[in-house]
Amino acid sequence: MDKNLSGEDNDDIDWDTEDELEIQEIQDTVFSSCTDLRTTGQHVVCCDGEASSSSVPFRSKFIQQFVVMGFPEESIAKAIKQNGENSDLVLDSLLTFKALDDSPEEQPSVSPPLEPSISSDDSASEYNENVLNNVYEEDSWSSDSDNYINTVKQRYLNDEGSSLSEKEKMLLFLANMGYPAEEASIAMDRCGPKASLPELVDFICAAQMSRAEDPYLLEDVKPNLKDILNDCGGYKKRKMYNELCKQKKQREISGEEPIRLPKSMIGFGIPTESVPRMVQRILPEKTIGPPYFYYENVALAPKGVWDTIKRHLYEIEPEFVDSKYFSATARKRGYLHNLPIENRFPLFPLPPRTIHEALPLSKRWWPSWDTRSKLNCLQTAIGSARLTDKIRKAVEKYDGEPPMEIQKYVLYHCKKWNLVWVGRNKVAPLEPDEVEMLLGFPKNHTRGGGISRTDRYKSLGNSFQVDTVAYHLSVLRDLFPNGINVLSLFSGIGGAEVALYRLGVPLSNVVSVEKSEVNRNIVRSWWEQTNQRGNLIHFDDVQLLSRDRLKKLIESLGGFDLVIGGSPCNNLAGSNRVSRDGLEGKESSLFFDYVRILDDVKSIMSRHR
DNA sequence: CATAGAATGATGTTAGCA
DNA sequence: TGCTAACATCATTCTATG
Repeated sequence: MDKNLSGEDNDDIDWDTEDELEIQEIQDTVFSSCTDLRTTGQHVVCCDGEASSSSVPFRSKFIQQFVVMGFPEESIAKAIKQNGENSDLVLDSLLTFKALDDSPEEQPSVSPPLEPSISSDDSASEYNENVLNNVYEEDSWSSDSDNYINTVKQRYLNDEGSSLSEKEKMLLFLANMGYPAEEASIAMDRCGPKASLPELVDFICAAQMSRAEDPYLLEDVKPNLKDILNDCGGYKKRKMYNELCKQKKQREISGEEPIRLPKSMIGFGIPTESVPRMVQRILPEKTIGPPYFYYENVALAPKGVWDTIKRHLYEIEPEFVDSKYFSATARKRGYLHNLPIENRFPLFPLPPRTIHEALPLSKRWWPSWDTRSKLNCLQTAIGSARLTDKIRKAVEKYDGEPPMEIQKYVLYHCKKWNLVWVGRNKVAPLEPDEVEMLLGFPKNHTRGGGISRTDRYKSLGNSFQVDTVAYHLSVLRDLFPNGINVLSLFSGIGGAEVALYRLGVPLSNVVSVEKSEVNRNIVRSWWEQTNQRGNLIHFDDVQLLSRDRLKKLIESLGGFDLVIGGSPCNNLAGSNRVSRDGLEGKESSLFFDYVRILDDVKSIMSRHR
C-alpha cells in the first residue's frame, strides 16, 4: 500500500500485461489509493496549454486518470472507443461496466482501523472498547421519569429541600404547575441550566403546540404529574403562562413561526451533561434512511435562512449546537439530519475544554483580568502583528493591572481575533496546529504539501469541529460495522471523513466533492497516511455531479449510506461585510445543489431497491 | 506571482433596566 | 413592553512586500 501511484511515476508499469491476476492485483493496489477526477470541462484539466510541457503524452494522461481510479485498461479502451475522449462519458461507461461485473457478494469487506497510524498523539489511537462503556447513567432517567419525580418529591416533603439541586427544584416546580416531568426535563436540558421559569414554560408550550401539529415529534405523552404531586403554589403563574401560550398560538396561526435559536445551544444533547436527555423524535417515513444525511451550516445566519433550509430538507427540525461544549472554542452551528439520536457517544480522548487545558503554556502569562475560559469562533483570518504590538505597548506601560479602559480595549481585540497570551504583555493569534487541535484534527493535518500558512487558516476556519460532528455520527458505528459508503459534499479538509475514522466506522467508499485543490490534497494525503483500505474518489464541483453520474456511482458502489456536507456559509456568515446575501448568494446558493443531489440519491436508491 | 497584512460594518441576539 | 448597550460572527478585498 506504500506505492504511490497517483503521481506521474507510474509510467513504468506495464499496463499491457495479459495476466489477469496481475491486473487484479494492481487494480486493488491502485484503487485503494486515492483518485482525483476533475470534472471541469470536457477534458481533464491538466491537459491545458501549460501542462503540455510534461513528458507524458496526452493520450496516456487521459487514460491514466481512469487507471488511477482502478479501472482495468481493457475497460478503459472499450469505453474510449464507445465515447471518444470525453471524460464524463468514459467514466459513465466504466461505472456501468463495473456495475455489471460486480456481483453483490463482492462488496469489499473492510476491517475496522484498529490501529490508526496517524503520527500525532491526540489522534484516534485512543479509540478502544471504552467507547462502548460510555454510558452515563442513562437508565436512571429514561426508564421511568415519574419514579424519579416521586423520589424528588419525597425528599422535598421530608424537608430536604435544601439538598435538592437547582435542577431538581425547578423540575419539581414545573411539575407542580402541571407539566409532565418528561417535558419539563427536556425543556430544562434544551434551555440550559440557567434558564428562567418563563423560558422553560415557553419552551414546553412551544413543544406541546408543535407536537399537536408537527408529525415529526410524535412522542408519547406521559401522564400528567398533577395527579402525582400536590399543588403547592405556582397556580397564578401557570395562568399567566397559559396566557402567554395562547398569544404564541395566535402568532403561529396568523403566520409562519420562524425558527428561534435556543439560548443554550446543546441540540439534542451533549456528552457532558450531568443529566442525560430523553429527547426522542420520530421522523416521517420518507426521511428515514437509507441514505442517512447530515447537513451543516452556521447557526447565526440571516433571518429566514434556516426556515428555508428546513423547508427544503423535509421539514426536519435542525439541532443547534455550540462546539464550546466539546472543545475550548465556540462554534455555533445548525445540524439538520435524519440520524438516530439515541445512544450517542463522544470521541476519546475527550478534547481539552478550556483555554488553559488546551494551551497550558499560556497559563503563565494570562492576566487575571482576562477572564476568558473559551475562545470565540475560529475564523478564516487571524489578527495582525501590528495589532498584537499595539496591545503589548498598551499593556506594558503599566506595572500592575492596567486601567479599565485599557483592559476593555485589549479584551475587545482579544475576543475579536482570538488572541492568546504567549509572553509577558504579549498576545498572539493561534498557530495553525493549535487550530487543528481545537477543531479535532490530527496535528499537521493541513501542513505541508505546498500549502501556505494563510491557506491553512482559511481551510481550517471553514471546517467542521470534528468532536461535535463525530458525536452526532457516532450512532453509525453499530449500524455499519462492515463499512460505510459516504457521499461527502463540500468536503473541505475532510472533517466528516476524519470524524468517521476516529469513531471507528470503516470507510468502504468515499466519494468526496471539493472545489479547492489544496483541500483535496489534504484529504488525499490524510487518506494515504491513515492507510485507508477503502476507495476515495474525488470530484471537484457539486454542480457537475449530475443525476446520471450519481446513478452510475450508485450502481457501481452499491448505494450511499450517508450523504454529508456543509454548504458554503460565505453569504450567511456575520463576518462578511461585503456579500452577506443570504441563501441566494453566489456561494451559499450551492445549498440547493446539496438538496438536489440528496433528492437524486434518494430517488435513485429507492428505485434500485 | 504568491503570500501576508490591514482596513472594511451589518445583522442578529441577549441582558439589563425603566 | 420598549429601549439601549454589549457582544459575537466558517469573510472580502485591496495593498505591500519579497
